[in-house]
Amino acid sequence: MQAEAATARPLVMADVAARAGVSHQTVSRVVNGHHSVAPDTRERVQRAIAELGYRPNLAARALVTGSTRTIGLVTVKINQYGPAQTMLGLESAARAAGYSVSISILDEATAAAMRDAVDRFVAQSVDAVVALTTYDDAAEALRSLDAPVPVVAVQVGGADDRPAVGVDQETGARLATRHLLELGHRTVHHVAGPADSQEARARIAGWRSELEAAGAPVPAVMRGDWTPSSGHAVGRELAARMRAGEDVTAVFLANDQMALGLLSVLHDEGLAVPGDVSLVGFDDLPEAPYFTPPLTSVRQDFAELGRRGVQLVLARLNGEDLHPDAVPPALIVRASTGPPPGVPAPRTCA
Amino acid sequence: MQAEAATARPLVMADVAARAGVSHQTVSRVVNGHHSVAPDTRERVQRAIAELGYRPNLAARALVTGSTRTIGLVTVKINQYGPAQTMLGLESAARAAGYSVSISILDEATAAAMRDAVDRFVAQSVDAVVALTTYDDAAEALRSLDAPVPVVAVQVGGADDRPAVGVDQETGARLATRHLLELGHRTVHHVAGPADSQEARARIAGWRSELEAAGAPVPAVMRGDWTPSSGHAVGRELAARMRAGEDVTAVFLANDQMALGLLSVLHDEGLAVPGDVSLVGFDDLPEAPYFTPPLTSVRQDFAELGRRGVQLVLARLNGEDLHPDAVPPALIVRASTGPPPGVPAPRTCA
DNA sequence: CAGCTGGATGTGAGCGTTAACATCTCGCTG
DNA sequence: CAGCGAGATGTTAACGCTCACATCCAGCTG
Repeated sequence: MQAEAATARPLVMADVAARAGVSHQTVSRVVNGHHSVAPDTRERVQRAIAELGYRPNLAARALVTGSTRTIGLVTVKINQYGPAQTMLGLESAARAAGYSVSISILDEATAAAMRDAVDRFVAQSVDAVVALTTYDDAAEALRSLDAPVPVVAVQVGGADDRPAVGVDQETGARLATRHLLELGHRTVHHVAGPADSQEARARIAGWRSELEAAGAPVPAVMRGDWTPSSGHAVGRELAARMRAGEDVTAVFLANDQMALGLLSVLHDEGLAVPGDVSLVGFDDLPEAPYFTPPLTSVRQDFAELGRRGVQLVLARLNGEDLHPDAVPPALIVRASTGPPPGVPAPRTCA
Repeated sequence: MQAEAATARPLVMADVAARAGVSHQTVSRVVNGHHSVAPDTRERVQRAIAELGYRPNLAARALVTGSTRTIGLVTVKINQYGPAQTMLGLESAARAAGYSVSISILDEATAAAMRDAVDRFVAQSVDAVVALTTYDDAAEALRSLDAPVPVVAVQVGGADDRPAVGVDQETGARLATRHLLELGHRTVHHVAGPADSQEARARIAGWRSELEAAGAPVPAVMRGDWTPSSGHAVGRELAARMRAGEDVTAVFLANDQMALGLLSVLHDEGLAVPGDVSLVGFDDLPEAPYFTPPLTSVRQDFAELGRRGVQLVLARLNGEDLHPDAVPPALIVRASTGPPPGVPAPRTCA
């Protein structure tokens, strides 16, 4: 027999206690897995709980303990593959650790919005806040925040005081750049993300240092904003420059979506990939293998990022001072990269 | 002067009351916007709140009111564009209405997992649960659920007893099919989603009825699983059939990702789109305009879905019996569709 | 066998808020 | 000017739980 179907009054600990013939405190002890409860008493209580279908009221518990076993997740633009994936990893790790996740999706990555979101989470008595954002002002807000709970940043590559986990963007960018140089390209052009994105900057840094290490010229950075459409715009310009005779044979783009946009222009302009120009993206979207041609890209393990975020939170909650390593990225080589055109072979599709 | 920097003890209502020279109850009245507080008292209290940086403890409020002003969102696979987007709309609408959102991401869409998630939400004292899932067993679980809070389904197209909002999948599918027929194709093939997806079935139904209405033959349905890779697999088979002389000139795919996979095979096989075969997708991903060629697709307004989900929740909470209309989809025509090959023009790219 | 120790259990208080009710003070009306 | 109603405020009691402490009952030791 399950729960008293239509009893309006919700079950409370005292109901369980009455049924098991013990005090409410003993029920509490059983619920919270305390020691010093006689085995048979414990079993009796557990049976009562099961029969009644009792679940403790978390609000009451939160009131007295001050902890809700909830993690607040604040993020911008969850519609992107990366953040969504990270969130997935985070939620599942949190759940495994007995925490639930409350979300706040910022419309804009301003310090004020960030502060406000954290404030609301604090009022909600969350145990910790994880910030999933990579823009400067949000990061700035995070730094200046004086919250009464641990606040950890995920995916912010920077060396902050604030504890953070992230993918090693710089290494990823070097991997991409080196791959192209090793194929014989004289240099590698770069389409970066927005200037106020820490990740974008880290990728630029990696790209630049790899070029410099190889003694290759460092072309001017082109700017996109992560969207396919910005990749398309940059592509127009690039195609024009190539037509004008400029020696562009390899491009590293700061994400796959911009690469898609670029791919689209190049196709329209009759330029072959990788015949005329090689492309490397970043993120390795699930779609990347099905681009035309399949895109060489730097894979980031977003879910792992989420998991580590939770790890870090738990460590902070235990007062440990964990400083997690960056998650290593991996280069996935596909058909969008090849050697530079030896002779300008007209492999285009008229 | 903001908050007493390093005072360990958190602020409570009584602190504000003391500072404003009133009772805690008056503070409560001000906080909750009650009438019958003298204007100057109200102002004094508000100033005290601002000066102290006080925020009411939501757990305590939840304990006494039984409401947390929180909506529980349960979903599977948030990593897809659609659900992520819907979640975005939902969160922002919820926040606008003064609700926060707690999430639970199911690993698998089973009835048990669903039931468990809802249970946890109930223990958390959420005010309502929104289920963002389209699979049969989850829907089944939803139907059999006897939760003490409103549970609404989003995106489940079915005509359930359980209140739901959704996009009109069937109309979307008819739009796509009609477009292809109007271009002159004799019939339209369909690559569907998984059999246990309600959306997949609705799209099949729309496709079929449009074909029947037009007196066109109804080919056997091909199955994918929403992934680009399944689209790729189906594509292989399709290409072989076309090579064998079968008359396939138009394909409607149940989502854009599968269309991408199909596009990729067709390109490899040297079949032109739309020269040899026209393609229509579903969802209109932000990437769709940059596919090669740009994909004609049925746009769903996912964010609107989220907003309506919240609307529905609020209505239920007020005891209203709102039965929202389905969100209308729209066909976005791009370059992947055209008339069937009049003469088999070898427009392929060798 | 008194006296102790420690495991098992119960009792009472209090977490910070809201709701219900009590009170107090005006400004009217008759 | 007594009396009354309504608005403004205060007082008290929950809400359901955990924590600190009190109690009880063995089973020991000396």
